[in-house]
Amino acid sequence: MSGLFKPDLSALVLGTLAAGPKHGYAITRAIREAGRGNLTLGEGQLYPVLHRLQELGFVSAEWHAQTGKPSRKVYTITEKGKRRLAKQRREWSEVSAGISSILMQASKADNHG
Amino acid sequence: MSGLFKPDLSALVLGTLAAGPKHGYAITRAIREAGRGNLTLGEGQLYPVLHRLQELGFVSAEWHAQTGKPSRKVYTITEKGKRRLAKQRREWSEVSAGISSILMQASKADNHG
DNA sequence: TGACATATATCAAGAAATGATATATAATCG
DNA sequence: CGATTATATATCATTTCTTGATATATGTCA
Repeated sequence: MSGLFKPDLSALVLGTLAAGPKHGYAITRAIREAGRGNLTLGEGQLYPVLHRLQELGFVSAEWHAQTGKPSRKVYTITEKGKRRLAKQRREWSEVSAGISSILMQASKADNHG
Repeated sequence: MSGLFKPDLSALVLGTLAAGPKHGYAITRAIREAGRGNLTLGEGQLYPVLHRLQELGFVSAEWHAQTGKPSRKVYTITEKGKRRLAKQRREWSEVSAGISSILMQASKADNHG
């Protein structure tokens, strides 16, 4: 994830998979499109995260063969993953509210002390 | 910054200083309070960021002596820092909208392909 | 022919986060 | 009286993460 604000990539992956199973490359595109240039990610970041999510049981994976093109590894969010996503959504609401309150506050008089 | 979602600490520091000059320890408290437990940060993170912001001319610093207590280094946001903050606010709006759209989307039917 | 899209994966190098440690004083608690 | 917490700045080792390149393999477009 490039840029100044870096959300946990695992949350974005789970959020993307909540809309339906996807392979890694499709996840990359989905995140880039939803971010409209503000959320970019490299493969060097995505695949390790995907493997860790699978290892922890938040997603399951299945190989889908294709003729003439490389095989796809299709990921599906698990029940455990959905619970984690729910938790991450709550956390996101709180964190983003906190960041907004700090970032969007108006300038006031001195108050150091 | 701990937790799953990690905003750029420099943006939070500049945002905090926009409300008035503060010393490092006060910045820490301000961010923790505004984050209501969701934004925590260690000193090992804050001071290097503060020094880099000063080096880059986004903040200026001045020592304030105290009797019986350690001296404070009071930071003030510069004009350059204000312009940077304005940019970071815009970026935050876009990034947070993108994250929200990914995270808060409802589950749909399969659409891998 | 070269570049780009599809598709997964690893790796080295650099950047950042975590948590501890150091230093120093005052107040609070048992 | 000893321990802990708050104030206050700063560094450091360890671990973790990001970046950008590399590897492999095919189809399409200019």
